[in-house]
Amino acid sequence: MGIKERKEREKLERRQKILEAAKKLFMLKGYRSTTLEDIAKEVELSPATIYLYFRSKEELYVSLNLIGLQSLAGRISGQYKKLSVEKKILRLKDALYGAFRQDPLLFRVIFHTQLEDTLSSLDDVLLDELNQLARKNLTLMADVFAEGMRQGKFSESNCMALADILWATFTGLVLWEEAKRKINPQKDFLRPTLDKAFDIFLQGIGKKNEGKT
Amino acid sequence: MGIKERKEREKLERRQKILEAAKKLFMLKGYRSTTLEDIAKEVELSPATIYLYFRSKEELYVSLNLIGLQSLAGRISGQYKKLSVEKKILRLKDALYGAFRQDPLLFRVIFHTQLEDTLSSLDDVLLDELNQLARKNLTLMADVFAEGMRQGKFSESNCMALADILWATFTGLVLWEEAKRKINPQKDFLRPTLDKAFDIFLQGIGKKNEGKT
Amino acid sequence: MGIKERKEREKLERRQKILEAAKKLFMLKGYRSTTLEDIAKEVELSPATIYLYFRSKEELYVSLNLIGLQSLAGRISGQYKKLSVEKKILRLKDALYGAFRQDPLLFRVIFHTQLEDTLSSLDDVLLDELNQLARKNLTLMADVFAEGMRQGKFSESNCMALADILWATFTGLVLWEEAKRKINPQKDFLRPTLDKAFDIFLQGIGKKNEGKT
Amino acid sequence: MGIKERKEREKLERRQKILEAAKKLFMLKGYRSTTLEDIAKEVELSPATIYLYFRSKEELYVSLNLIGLQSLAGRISGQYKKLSVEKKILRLKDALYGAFRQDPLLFRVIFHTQLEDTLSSLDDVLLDELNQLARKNLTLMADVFAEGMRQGKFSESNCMALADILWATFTGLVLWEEAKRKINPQKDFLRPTLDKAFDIFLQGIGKKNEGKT
DNA sequence: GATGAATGAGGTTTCATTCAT
DNA sequence: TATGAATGAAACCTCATTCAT
Repeated sequence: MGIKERKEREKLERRQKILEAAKKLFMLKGYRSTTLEDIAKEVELSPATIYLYFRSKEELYVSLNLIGLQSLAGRISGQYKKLSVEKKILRLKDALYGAFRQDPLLFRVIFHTQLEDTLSSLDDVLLDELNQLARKNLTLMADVFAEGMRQGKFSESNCMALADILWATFTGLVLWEEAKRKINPQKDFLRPTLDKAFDIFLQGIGKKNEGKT
Repeated sequence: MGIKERKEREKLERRQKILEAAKKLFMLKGYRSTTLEDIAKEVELSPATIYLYFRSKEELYVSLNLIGLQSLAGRISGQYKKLSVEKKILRLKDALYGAFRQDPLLFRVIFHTQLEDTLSSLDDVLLDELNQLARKNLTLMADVFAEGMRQGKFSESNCMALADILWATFTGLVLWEEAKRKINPQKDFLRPTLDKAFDIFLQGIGKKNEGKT
Repeated sequence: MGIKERKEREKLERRQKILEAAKKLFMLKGYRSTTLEDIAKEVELSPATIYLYFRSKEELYVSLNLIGLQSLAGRISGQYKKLSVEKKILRLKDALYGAFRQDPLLFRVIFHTQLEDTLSSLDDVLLDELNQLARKNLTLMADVFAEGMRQGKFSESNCMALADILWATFTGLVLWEEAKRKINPQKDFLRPTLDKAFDIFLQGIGKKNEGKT
Repeated sequence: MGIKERKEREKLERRQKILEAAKKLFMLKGYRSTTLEDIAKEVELSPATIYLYFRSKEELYVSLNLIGLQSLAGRISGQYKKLSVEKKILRLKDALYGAFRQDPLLFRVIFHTQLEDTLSSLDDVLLDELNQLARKNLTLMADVFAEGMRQGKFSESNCMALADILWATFTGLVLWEEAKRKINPQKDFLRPTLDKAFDIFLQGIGKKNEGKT
């Protein structure tokens, strides 16, 4: 039995390695520009071998997205029950930022997927799963806003919209700062800019005359 | 006499048509996934003909970006001298939104360019021009923030950072709402979400205890 | 009438210009690598115009060969009746060398024609003319050798073979020295090497024990 | 164990087959006119497969040259230590002629390379190797002449120049006789003409009044 | 399970040639 | 007469994918 399990584990590990390599390369060069040979070389396997683990390049790609979104969901839903909503939002920021720092590749992969659509011949099951995950992450964020409104701390408004806005701001910033870094590699302003953006956001969603007599 | 001019104009028009078609396709499928044959078919020319107007696929692509950024700069720098800074920022929103509505393709092209990397063998002049244009747009936005700070309306902070944040928020939102619409084509929440985002942003950058006694 | 003649002459001149340009380019880059557009640009005409003077690229190319060989024949058969055969051979050398110096391109064109054979769809008349001209040149050379033998100065042997050898030596040297100059452009040893080669040749075809008692 | 070796050998054999086919076609039609598809068809492989063995058409072409020059060097430097210089030169002739007969294609390939220019994007290492090999062949020949001069048998002169002349004569003759055979396929005078040429050359480089009282 | 070898399909680009003007 | 514009055909090359071993 132990043998079977070990085999199983080794197989999973190999799969993991492939995903890792693929992520790195997709992020570096985009989906189309990354060849299976590139990936194969990175994991020191042959291209043919990769087909033992993934049915196609596309499936490999989508798997990456799935995993990324899952991990993100894990971070976001991390247990911070007793905190004030403001603190929770700051934790959200840290969750997103942490996810990006630990895995900068993930977000590029997500962007790519949002942009490219020729993920044509794709397993419907996979696509569904993908969408649900994305929605889950947003809902987790929306919950925090809802709580804030219930507590009278945030102006009343559509909390899903707020989640969308926060998500968009974050991804937009990552994308944009990365783009700037491509031109000027020394300057990395993501963290401070992100801080600023969240400050603004937090103040922006607060009750308007908060503090008035 | 007029004949030469007409010819000239027709040539420009044809060039325009090609750009139009390319934009549409690039936006739909991304740079790599769009073939010259696709573009050629769209304008009902042969692929070879396109090479009479653009030296390479890449040049065609960059031209698109250039044009887009230029048009955007035009909109942003539109004359609104006497307005209050708050109004100016709302005008900014309208400029960006208007640009997107008139030319939804433009932003996707810009995103693609931010993501794709291998624009390798590119004319240096073109690349420079590209970067300068991007910078120009941001600076125009930053100027508004600077004015607001001088007037004591906005909290003191780095106005370029604010421009980055606004730009990132906008592009992020466009990207994200488009992505959602791909899944659920009926629902288009870009405008209200954008309004909300700008409201939050405006309130967020205001003096903190504005209104306090 | 004068007008008609002038037109005629102008047309010939234009043709000439095209040939000139084509020769230069064919020699520089070879037949296949030279495009009609290259040639057109060189004469400041449009490619389409060239088709008014030559039916195809190939015909243009062969015309060049014809002209070259004709001019060479002119030089070789130049009037040097009263000279000794040795002097005549030296004159031959000068004729060949002069032809090359005045028109280095010519020989490369000839070589190319000797090598390439896809001159497929070629007018038979042209091809015939081409061959006859080549033969004529050799015969002119052979005549000198025949004379030398009649005078008992040269060893008896097939004078056409001698002509072949001389021609081969000359073309081989030009080709080879040019090739070496491509690697080391400063060093041009064609003239001295050619002198040496002719010296050897002259001594080599002389009566063996010439001078013996 | 042997299995790996066999695979290795088979791969080399395939490479060999490709080279063979390419040589034949390049020689027949020149570099530019020969397409990879031609070559592929000749070896009954797909064009894509050829790229598994050679990185580009150009590399394939240069490999051919390398091999040719190497084999030639082998023949020329063949062991003939104890012979008189005259005999050595005759051996030279046989080496060259033998090389040509065994592999008539080789020389045409060499010529083509001497003529074509745009071997532009070529690995510098390869180009260097190419040039050194060419030089080596000539040096081997020059050594024989030097020996002859030391022995007082040949007139004093630059022995590298003599090598150039001999090489040029040989290549020129091969080129020329082949060209003539294209027109008149029955007649093949290469061997006798070559004999004659070497006779002349040998007599030509001898001491001038050799035999005089 | 792993892979070396092979390839079909397709991509970008070039170019000789035609034709309406 | 001259040409700008257009293109069909073909060239080189890439790559996801398969399959025998």
